[in-house]
Amino acid sequence: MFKIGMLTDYGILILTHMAKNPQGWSSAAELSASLNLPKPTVAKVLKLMNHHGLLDSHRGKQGGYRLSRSPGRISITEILEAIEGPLHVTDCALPHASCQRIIQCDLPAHWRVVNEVIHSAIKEISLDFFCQSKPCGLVGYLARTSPSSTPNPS
Amino acid sequence: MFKIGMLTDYGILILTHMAKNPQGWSSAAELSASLNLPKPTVAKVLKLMNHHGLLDSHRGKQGGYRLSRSPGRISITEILEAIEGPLHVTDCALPHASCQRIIQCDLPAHWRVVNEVIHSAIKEISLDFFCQSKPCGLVGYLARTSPSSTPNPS
DNA sequence: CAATAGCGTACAAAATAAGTTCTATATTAA
DNA sequence: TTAATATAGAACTTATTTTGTACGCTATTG
Repeated sequence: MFKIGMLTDYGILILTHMAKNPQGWSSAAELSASLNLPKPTVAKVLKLMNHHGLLDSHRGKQGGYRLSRSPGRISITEILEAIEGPLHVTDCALPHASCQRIIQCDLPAHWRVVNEVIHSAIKEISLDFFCQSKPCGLVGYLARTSPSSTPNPS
Repeated sequence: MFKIGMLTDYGILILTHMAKNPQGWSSAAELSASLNLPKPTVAKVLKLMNHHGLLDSHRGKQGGYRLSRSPGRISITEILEAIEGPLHVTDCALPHASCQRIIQCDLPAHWRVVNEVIHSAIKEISLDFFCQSKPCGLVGYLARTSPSSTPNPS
């Protein structure tokens, strides 16, 4: 349940690798070799992330991709949505939902709320959280990055 | 992304319907007729939820299912996990993860944290939230049910 | 003992995801 | 200007997951 796709997993792996030299351009071939991932798939993931504004791209010789922003300014919700599409638990939660159910129900509004809860919970987590060699735990992380939001993991 | 399955959607629909008469036994056939959903599928969903302790079952004539607890004591995380399996964003997040990746990475620990964030965010939402004809919004809902947790939807 | 209703397993069809391939276009260096 | 390199975009195949159904079995009631 809520399992992310393999492409998204690759995406995080690629982005954390690129975060190590934020200035230089990394090509799909380079990243594929460094991370032992299939080249065409890496290219596909890079393409998706570039299309959603997470990367800058440069064609031709010595070309490649580069983070468009610092890791601290890239939320994992953006990465997830770039690769897997918009974040919504049901089609009911979408504004233009065309529900096929015969009987009427008030679920759409409820799912919209659930949706928002999940979204607001993870939007504070950014790429640089994944760049830490050992995660410090959520409380410490969120305390440092955003003083407003305070979820409580048990 | 994070879209729940149709079976889970059915599950909520079924549970909210059952919550309307908490004492009586509802059969799969009855629920199927009332909600205009395919009978075998309703039976499957009921079976799953019963197996995870959300329902009491009774065989034979006049048998059927009944909520095992009051709607306020059934978290949507239980419903989700009953139907879609354990809540984890990657297999990395599982304790006995056998990662096939060639290069070593520290992602598992990070995903575990993300996992926990989502889990703790939605665990406070229970079935009776879905039983309200119009949801009041999250802040009001959580304020009434649990004074400790305070996410902030924008 | 017959009718009802859940229990468990297995299976076929449909939808989705993953990975690959091919052609086009842009950039650089010789 | 030309050859090499690298992204852009689309189409396609294969694999996996999800959905929906079917069937034989067991328990309960009247």
